[in-house]
Amino acid sequence: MKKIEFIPLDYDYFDFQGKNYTKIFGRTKQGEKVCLIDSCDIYIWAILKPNIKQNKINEILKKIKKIKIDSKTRISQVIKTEIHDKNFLGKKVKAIKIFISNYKDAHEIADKITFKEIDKRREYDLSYTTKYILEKKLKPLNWYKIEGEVLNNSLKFGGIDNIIETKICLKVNNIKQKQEQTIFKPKTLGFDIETDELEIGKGKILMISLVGENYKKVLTWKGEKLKNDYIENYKDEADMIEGFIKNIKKYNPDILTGYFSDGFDLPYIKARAEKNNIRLNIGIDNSQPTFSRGKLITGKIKGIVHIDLFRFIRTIYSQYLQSETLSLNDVASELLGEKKTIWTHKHSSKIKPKEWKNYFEYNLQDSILAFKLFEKIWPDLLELTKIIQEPLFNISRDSMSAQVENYIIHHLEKYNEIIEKKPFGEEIGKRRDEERYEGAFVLQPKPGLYNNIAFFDFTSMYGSVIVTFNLSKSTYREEKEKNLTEVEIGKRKIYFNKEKGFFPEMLNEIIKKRKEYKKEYTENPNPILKARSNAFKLLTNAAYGYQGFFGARYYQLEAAAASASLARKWIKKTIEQIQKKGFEVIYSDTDSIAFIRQEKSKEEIQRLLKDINEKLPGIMELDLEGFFKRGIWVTKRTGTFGAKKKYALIDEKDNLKIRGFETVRRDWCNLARKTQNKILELILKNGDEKKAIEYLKEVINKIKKREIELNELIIKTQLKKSIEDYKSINPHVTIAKRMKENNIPVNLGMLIEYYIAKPENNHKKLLVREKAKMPNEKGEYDIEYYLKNQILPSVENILEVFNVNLEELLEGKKQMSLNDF
DNA sequence: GAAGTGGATATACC
DNA sequence: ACTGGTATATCCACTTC
Repeated sequence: MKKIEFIPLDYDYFDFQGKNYTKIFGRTKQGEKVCLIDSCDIYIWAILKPNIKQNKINEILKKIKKIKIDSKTRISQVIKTEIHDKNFLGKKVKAIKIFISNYKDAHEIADKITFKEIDKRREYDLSYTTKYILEKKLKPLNWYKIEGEVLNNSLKFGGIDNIIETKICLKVNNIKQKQEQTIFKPKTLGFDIETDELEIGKGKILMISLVGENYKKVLTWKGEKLKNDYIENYKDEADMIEGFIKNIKKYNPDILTGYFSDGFDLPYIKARAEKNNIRLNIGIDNSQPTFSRGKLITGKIKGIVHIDLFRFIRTIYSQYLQSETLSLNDVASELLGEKKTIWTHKHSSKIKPKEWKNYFEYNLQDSILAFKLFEKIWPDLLELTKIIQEPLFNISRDSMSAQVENYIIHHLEKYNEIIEKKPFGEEIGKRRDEERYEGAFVLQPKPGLYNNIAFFDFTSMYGSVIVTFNLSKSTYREEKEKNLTEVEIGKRKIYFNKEKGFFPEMLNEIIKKRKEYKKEYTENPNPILKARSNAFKLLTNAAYGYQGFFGARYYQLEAAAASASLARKWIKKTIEQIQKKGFEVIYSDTDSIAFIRQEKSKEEIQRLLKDINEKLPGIMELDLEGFFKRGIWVTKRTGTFGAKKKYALIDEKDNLKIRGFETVRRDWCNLARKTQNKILELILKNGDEKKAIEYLKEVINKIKKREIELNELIIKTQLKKSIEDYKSINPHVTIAKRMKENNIPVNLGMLIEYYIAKPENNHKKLLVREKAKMPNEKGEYDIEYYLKNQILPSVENILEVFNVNLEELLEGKKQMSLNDF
């Protein structure tokens, strides 16, 4: 018997003699890699219809016990059954707990339970690992005291411990959770490859870089055997791949991380290993990485958690970022203040001997960035994993809805609730066809420049509405009854039970924890507390969307529609209250309200806030977002009324807060964005338009004199689908086509860059796309286009607030029809 | 062939 | 297909006269 302190990093399972066993990989306190082998009860639920007599139940139990699945590799059967009182979607039910011998047959066994006394069958569609974690409570990234039997080249479990390359392989006897404050730091290796081709496996891999703690290497068979402290020379590609395997085994990481490595680096290495007849046996049991089929490839390595940083950043982390793209360069600059090294890609055959060193450095830097980004993001991954309780591998790739759902699944036990099934097939189609419901309320602003503005906003508005009014699948009632909450959605009236449902109650816990950790963080700022608080915030914000998402187990469109309806009702009520106190409300969007403070003191505003809060129901809460010196709202470009979702504010410390304007839109050229930003700044700082107009005149003159650098005029637009799929051929699609013709790689999701050039033959009116050119294409920028289609639209509505006649500013251009009514 | 309109598309706000 | 709805603005595609 051996006792160890252990932290689980990754989970896997295997079959031995028809039974399932879990393999859990992790580390001990001393830093040794360990594999645990354990098993757990596997069961599914059959929910009985109400009021089934005991003798009838006994009959069914007998039949259930006889169920057998005879497949080629195993015979699966029902081991035993138990009757339990459980909850299911707001109802108390009697349910049969059916223990089965092999997890893989859960679905098939469920399909055989078709007796008319059985209402529903559940929990046959959870992953084995989820079931294991739920059952044995050996949660990822928590510390445990494990007691077990050392398997030392034993024949137990078919000798599985022989092939696993860990110091210890332990058959678990006892698990005890340990309170542990120290933050676990995994042994991490960042990696990146360089190739001539972008298509997976098409050309040879030129080099592979690896970066860990005090560890950096570039493995290569190129570059004339350049000597350097980090370059490791190999004789050819095959030799280098063997070297890659050896280096990984020797470093023995917990985590292998790259940027877009699911979609490129890992499958590429695998493909090249295959071409060279090499087994890429980097798995801890000498297995090769496996790749999931489907639209998004994911690469899994046994015993090493492969993290594709790009996936996690895109689905979860991007909301905390300002970067205009999620390229490694942009993300690293923002999070680390560090960039990729400069290297202009060219085919390896065209690289001069002395240039290789730069290429190696470039390759190394990408791995350095991956390694550092991982370290930066680790607190978030760690906390999210501990809170949601799914393996790290899944947490780093799961969508928002999956994160919410997994949180629910792992926190249902205290509600004695049977887990609802996933929708499939027809059900999903039906849900997707449902009519959309009315969403948020947005108040039409009156255009103008305003002084002394106060901004209120509701804290986690939709979340607090769900909790306050108990809106969920299990509390939804089809019919009107006594004591139900009535909500109007469109012309329909719908009802919700007042007795608390598990979903709103769970969300209430989440909101409470978010508050608690946010407070703790402000008192003691550190990355872990920030990540913890952010994780709960994430769940809070996603809960509303989850209930309206067609793929959700706990989908209830009425609950989502009611959340929006009640949010509208209460923000409108609050606006009225503020107006009744004599304030002019300028603007409101979903959960925020802007109004003119006038001569009223900040204390008076705080008192108003307190008054409002006293009358708000449940956990709903209005907060002060801030006071602003000035703000500007403009008209729509089409029409004469105020534009929603477009405004700019300046606070008392002269910080700008700009929403919706071209300044914050990446598909406008830099010149237009910078000019607009400057004009907004000058107007908001000075309270009038004089300096702004001076500035604008300068810019216009520069454009006319062709003094603007091309860089400032480049327009960037994302290619969101493949070129052939476009029905409307816009400039960026035209350019993407041209790039392809010129052998410039064009990827889905890429930002296409172009500028608008002066047409060569002036007599014909050309479409914009006909004037679009790639940045490196020769041409002169089209003065008229940049004045009329970029600068003017970005400032016109702002200056309109001051009744400025822009025609005069643009004199000489007769076609500029601004005020032609 | 110009003018007007609606659709397609991209991006932002909350 | 991988949370929801609301909104602005551009450019193209098409219709109409």
